Amino acid sequence: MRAPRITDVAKMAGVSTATVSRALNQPDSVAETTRQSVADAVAKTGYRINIAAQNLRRQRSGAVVVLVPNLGNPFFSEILSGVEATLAAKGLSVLIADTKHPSVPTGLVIEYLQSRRADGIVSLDGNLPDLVSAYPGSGHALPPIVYACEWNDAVDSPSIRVDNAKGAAMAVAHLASLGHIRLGHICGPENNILTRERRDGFVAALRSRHLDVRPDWFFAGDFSIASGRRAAGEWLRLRQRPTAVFCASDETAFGFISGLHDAAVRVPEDVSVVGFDDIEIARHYIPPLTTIRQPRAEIGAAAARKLIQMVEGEKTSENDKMEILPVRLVVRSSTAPCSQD
Amino acid sequence: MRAPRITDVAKMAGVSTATVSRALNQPDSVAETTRQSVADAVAKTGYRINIAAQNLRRQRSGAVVVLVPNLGNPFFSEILSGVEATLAAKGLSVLIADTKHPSVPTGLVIEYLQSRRADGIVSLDGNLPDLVSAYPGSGHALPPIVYACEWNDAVDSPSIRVDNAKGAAMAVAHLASLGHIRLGHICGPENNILTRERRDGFVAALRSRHLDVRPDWFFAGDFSIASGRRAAGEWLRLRQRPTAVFCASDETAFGFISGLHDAAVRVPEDVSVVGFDDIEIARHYIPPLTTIRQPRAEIGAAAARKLIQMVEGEKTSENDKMEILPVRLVVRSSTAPCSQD
DNA sequence: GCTCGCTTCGTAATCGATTGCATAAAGCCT
DNA sequence: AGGCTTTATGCAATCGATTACGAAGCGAGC
Repeated sequence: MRAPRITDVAKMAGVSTATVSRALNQPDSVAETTRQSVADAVAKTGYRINIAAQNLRRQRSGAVVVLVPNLGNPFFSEILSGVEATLAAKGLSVLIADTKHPSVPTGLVIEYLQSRRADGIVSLDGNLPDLVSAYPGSGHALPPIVYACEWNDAVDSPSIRVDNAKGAAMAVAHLASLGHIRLGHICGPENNILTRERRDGFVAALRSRHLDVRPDWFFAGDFSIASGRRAAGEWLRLRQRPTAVFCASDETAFGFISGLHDAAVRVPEDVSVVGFDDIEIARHYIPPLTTIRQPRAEIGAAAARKLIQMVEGEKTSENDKMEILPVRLVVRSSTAPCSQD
Repeated sequence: MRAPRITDVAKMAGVSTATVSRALNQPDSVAETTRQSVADAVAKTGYRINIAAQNLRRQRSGAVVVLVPNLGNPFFSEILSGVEATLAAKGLSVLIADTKHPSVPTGLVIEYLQSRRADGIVSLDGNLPDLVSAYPGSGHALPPIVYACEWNDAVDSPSIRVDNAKGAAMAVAHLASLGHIRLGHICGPENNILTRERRDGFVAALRSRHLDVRPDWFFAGDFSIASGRRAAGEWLRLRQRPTAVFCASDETAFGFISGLHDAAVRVPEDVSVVGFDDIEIARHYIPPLTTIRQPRAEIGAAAARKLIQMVEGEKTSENDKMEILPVRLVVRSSTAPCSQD
């Protein structure tokens, strides 16, 4: 049996398809009795609207695509969750695309975005504009974009951010208050806006406290666990070591602590460690990680709300372009008073 | 300027829309020269196909929805990644829906699935059939479904699984080989198929070794970190304690170890712990976690491949319904020889 | 020269819902 | 009663691509 169409409902209710459509989409424009009989007919036939037909006629897709750099990274999952919940409540579908999956070429993703498959884009990847402009077939219009977490100064799309520099400053303040004066930093990946913000915030905070800013206390990293572990190797090789390390992400902090643990260096007794993100496991790591909390679900929800505004045609005023959410220092056990003279 | 349509391309190439469509979809059915001029016209106009129109005409959606119970749970992200990469390579869009997000009512999700928005479903939630049948407006056809990780014996949809019982047996074998004879288990959530499989496998392995199966050594849990922590509390209150604990998930293991750590109980010196999943952080936990590895990306990829088969109309033969992927014991440092007499 | 077969392409119907415009009915006022 | 406004509904065009069917063109074989 074929799926019932709007004509089937119309026939059963004894009205035209136009009326059925109106009864469903603008109930107020239809007489009470008609509305009722349409509702009955819908129930009796088990009618479900054909989304493709509706989308074609309405010239939209009813979907939003969320661009995630590396879906396998758990950091993004809670943000995605916030986005999804907010969009689902508005009846919008959520498409996902991985911008950095090794087996999916970038060109494919860009084609995808240009195919009118989505009414809007939430990008967790700040490098998107660079990718798009680098891709030959550019010059195509993309739907409205909102950036979440990361962003890109080269375009003026709205973005939801956290106060990264403030977070770095809070980490420094906390460590300084524990008596640490030799602070190191494991950076994020180069070319990443968050890396810059956090590093610059860290440096500025050191300077304002007249603490040393030593190049060899800055370790390369990329937010990954592995890079934290590599940094641990470097730390161990230093002649003069920082007594506290601020990591650009929680995962990096885990890798760092884990690497130190292998060398029997204790946290926080021998070195204090601060992370960034406050992912769920942070509180249950050993030792529980002192970190800068990002409200991840809220970031996702805010991005979704902003995008909905844009899709619905509200103009975003200039001072509305950027929404900065606060971060919070969560003190746990990976930091302790400095034990060295 | 309006987006170019197929008629614009046809006009520029001096052919009919039918030919354009054929040149794009079945290149072999069109003369070489025609194909070329169509290609030129496409490039010149910047034509992008209108997905909605194509879907309407083709009576499909070109999308697959992945049902994730709790998107915020990092366990699922790598599976999702595997699904996404495989489907994207086939040109299918990936929709996600959270079946357990508190703010999204179940009914909405079910309506969603019935709306012909997707050509197929990958469900990571084995309880889906129960939810659907419990929902009043049922009796509606759902597209083909493939289960991944979890499954449901009440329906005969294909499923991709891992050998959970074997995994439990491997954990027991490992612990027994270290001299442990008092083994406990932190279970998953009740009503979950994986919980049953792992617990039954655990019990069977104990029995075959003539080891004690003591009810008070089975702790309630739900795969979460928090439940592992609660189990730690229970473990501490026992008069006679198991010297080794097999946890239904890595996260539970982390919660357990973390809870014990608070009470100054050491792992593995005082108690050995085995997890299940081998999520990324497991190798970098302190101590690095001995666990049963599930090939998560491969599970996702296999589920996607199976679903593609079904969507493309291949019949799944009976002995093809179930694909069981192997698990592997990964020995790290959370297990050690039993130190008690 | 004629027929047959193959390749290539165009015409027009079709997918299912939405909506501008027109019409009919009903109510209201003078 | 006649004219005017308001409300409720139907008719038919439309969104943009696909595809069944048939026609035209071409070459080969006799």
